[in-house]
Amino acid sequence: MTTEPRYWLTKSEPSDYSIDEMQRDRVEIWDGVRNYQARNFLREMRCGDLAFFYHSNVKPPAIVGLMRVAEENIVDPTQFDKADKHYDPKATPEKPRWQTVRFEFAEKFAQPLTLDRLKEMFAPEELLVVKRGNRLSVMPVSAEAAAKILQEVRGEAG
DNA sequence: GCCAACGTTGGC
DNA sequence: GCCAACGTTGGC
Repeated sequence: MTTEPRYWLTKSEPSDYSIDEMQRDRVEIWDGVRNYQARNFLREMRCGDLAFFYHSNVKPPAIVGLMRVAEENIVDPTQFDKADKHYDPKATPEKPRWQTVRFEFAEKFAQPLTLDRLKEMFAPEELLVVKRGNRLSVMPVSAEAAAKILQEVRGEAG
C-alpha cells in the first residue's frame, strides 16, 4: 500500500539559503532547525513528500519553488558541531535531539507567488503561512491548498 | 528600524 | 509549575 505524498512549506531567508542555491546544489540536508514544532513536522516527512520553498525576510516574501523529500528522518549533523551556529550542547550522538530530511530540488517557479497574493487566495486557517505573527519555519500544507497554489503558479491551462 | 507574536529560560 | 524577562522571527 502506498500513501499519497503530503505537502509542506519550509521557510528560508535567501541570504542564508535561496532557491537558486537549492537548484545549484540539487540535494541538500535541511539542517539548523531548532524549534520543536518545526522538528516534529520534519520527523513526519516521508520520501516523495513535496515542500514549497518560501523566501522569508525579503521583499516581497514569496513561495518560489518546490522540493521533494529524498531521504527521511536524518539526524541533523550540525547539532554536534561546536563550530556551527546551531550547535546544541545537550545533544549527543547517542541521544540526538534534532532530526531533519534531505531535500532534492524539484522546481523553481517562473513567477514567485507572493505573500500578498497568498493572502488573497487563502484564509489563515487554509494556509498557515498567511497567518499574522506566524513564526513557524516548517508547516504542513493541505492537499487542497497545494493544488490551488500549483494551479496558480502554472496557469489555468496547466 | 519597529514591533507583534511567541518560544525559551530561569528564578522562585 | 508559574510567569516575567528575554531573545528571535519576520512582516511591515
